[in-house]
Amino acid sequence: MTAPSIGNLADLARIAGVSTSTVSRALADSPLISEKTRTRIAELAREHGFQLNQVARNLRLGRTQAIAVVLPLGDESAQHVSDPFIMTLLGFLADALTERGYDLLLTRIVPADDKWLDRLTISGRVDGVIVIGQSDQRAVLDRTAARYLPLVVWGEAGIGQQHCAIGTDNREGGQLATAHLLSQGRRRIAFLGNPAAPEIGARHAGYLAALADAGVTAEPSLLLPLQLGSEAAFGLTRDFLAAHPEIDGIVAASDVAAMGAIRALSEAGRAVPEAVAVIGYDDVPFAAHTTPPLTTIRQDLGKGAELLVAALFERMAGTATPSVAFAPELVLRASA
Amino acid sequence: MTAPSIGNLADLARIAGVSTSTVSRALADSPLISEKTRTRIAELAREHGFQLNQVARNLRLGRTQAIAVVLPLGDESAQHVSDPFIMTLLGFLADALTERGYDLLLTRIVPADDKWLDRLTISGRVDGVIVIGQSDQRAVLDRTAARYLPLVVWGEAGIGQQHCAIGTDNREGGQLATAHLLSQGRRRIAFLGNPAAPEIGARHAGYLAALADAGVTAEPSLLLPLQLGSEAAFGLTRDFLAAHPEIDGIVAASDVAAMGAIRALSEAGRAVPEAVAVIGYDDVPFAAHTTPPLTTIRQDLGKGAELLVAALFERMAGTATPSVAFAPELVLRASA
DNA sequence: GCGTTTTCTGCAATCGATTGCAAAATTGAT
DNA sequence: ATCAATTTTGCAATCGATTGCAGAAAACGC
Repeated sequence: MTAPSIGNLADLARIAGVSTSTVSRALADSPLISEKTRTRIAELAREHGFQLNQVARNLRLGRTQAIAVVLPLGDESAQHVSDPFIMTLLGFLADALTERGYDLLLTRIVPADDKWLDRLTISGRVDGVIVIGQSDQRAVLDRTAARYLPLVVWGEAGIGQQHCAIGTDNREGGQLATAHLLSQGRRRIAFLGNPAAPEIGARHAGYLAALADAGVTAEPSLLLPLQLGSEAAFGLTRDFLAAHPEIDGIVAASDVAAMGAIRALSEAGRAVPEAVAVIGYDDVPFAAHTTPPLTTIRQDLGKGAELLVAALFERMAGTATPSVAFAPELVLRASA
Repeated sequence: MTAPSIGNLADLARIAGVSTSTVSRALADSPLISEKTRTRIAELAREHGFQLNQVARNLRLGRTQAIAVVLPLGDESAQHVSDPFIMTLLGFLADALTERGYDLLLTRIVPADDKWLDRLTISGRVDGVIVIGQSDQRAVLDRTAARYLPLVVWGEAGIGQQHCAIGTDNREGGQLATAHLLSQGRRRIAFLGNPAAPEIGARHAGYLAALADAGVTAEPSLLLPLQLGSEAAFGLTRDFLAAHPEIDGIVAASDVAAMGAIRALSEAGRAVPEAVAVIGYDDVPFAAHTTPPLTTIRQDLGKGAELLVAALFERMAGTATPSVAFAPELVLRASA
């Protein structure tokens, strides 16, 4: 049985018969404290189940030891709650931050005005901010970045952009995906996704580039503008197939979208990949378990999280870091 | 252009030419402050983009205004990072807490010793704790609950259990799922999941009960003990099919598992649902988008999150709340 | 105009830690 | 035993807010 737990450092000091300074130093392993008292105090602390009050400690030290991770639920879909891609990244971020002794404050925001980010940065609740996805908030991000250094964003590194964005090279990813379908002899390739979103726009650009490289004329009518995070891929693809039965490949902007497309194809009696090849994007955990398993473009989120956190800590230390776009990777499975 | 921002309440007081007490009260809308100075100070605060330091405020008020949400990565799978089920619940929790003005501290823990929960509760960093999933940590949860009131757990409400658990009635869910297959005339029904985990054990009990009700003899060999959160459902099912080609139904312990099973069936040339019906569990977001779409047992996580948070706040206010098991729901789609 | 209420504002203690500086205790040399 | 050098400990200020209590200012009555 452990003794009743103790409220604060002063209580412990009283029990130990020393001053609070001594206790504080002992617990911090300060060399100013003799080996003997240090172990004695450590012993007492353990015995009474004492832990420092982190709030007080952080106030004194002028830090919070916490990082905000923000999911802005912009324009499109106040409901991509469950996008497995985002959630996987979140898991990796939690690990990376925990490893460095930081707490992760999860914040979901529906940007009503353009002050949501300011409120967070000056609240003093966190030492830094990671925003997942630029959504339609690039202006806000740029403005805040000019004034608040410890801010990094998962997303597309656009030209002239003021904030530090880290992500995969979406253009290259789109190109990889499309080139793979082309290499299989596919020629009527649709793009499933809305290029208005920054990341998707870049993937679409890659798609166009690959077609051009192969000497295939891009057909604007083969674009299916699916809202990001929407679950409408199935319906969209089904209707599209009626109008364009000639397609033999689909480049989807996400694995979730690819899944919807596969179901639509399957119900229309078009075999995947024999009749129509489908390639996804992200390589989310379930991508390996669809029927057929998804060929897709992998974004290494473990690496992404590591880069985000590393950049953030550099920024917390005072150095502005550049944006990073690292290479995505083609994962071959059965759908294309 | 806004004026340069101001560090603390004292600065603002100096600018306003009043004491910090007055500023503090004005910002808190205290009736002790005259209308005139109150608006004047509010104006100044806005103008200078001033916000109270939450850390200091919380220290003074003896609270943190933050709730820890813990994902214990127990025995099985240090890798259910991405389980869409957990992540969906997390999203709802974030909303429910934000709504009440609380921050959500996300913590992933691999329970190495039996102190992980104590460390959290006495660190003073949070006002309450929500643990997602009991994993193999029921003893720790019970012990902590005896001493620390503001703790609620998503999971199975077992008998004699000391902590407050909230979740769906897993036994009923297992029974619903199995009864549905039986009602279609299926008789050789396998169970895919590991009954050793509390929730799955209850679902398995429901499965057995439904079989008994229908007068069907339960066949122990039809149990596929899949680790929770594992991605081995595909391989397990494939191997199982070779040994038991006679089965005509599978009750899966999760949608992720069901998806793996469907792929295995599909590759073995057994049509779903014609030859073998498959029913999932959870109704995760992608369940509607598999091929074929999953018939499954829905756990209403929006409601679950609401119940968790409501119970937690009651407990923070001092009243012990009972465990809750609410009813799951059969969702009919195409796989069974 | 003067005393009494009522309204408004400020002083100073407090939350629970950390840390510079000075004082006390210990050690060592002679 | 004495004094200097060194080690160990404690005092008190500080981080940025909140709040009980007392004092100043304004309003009121006669």
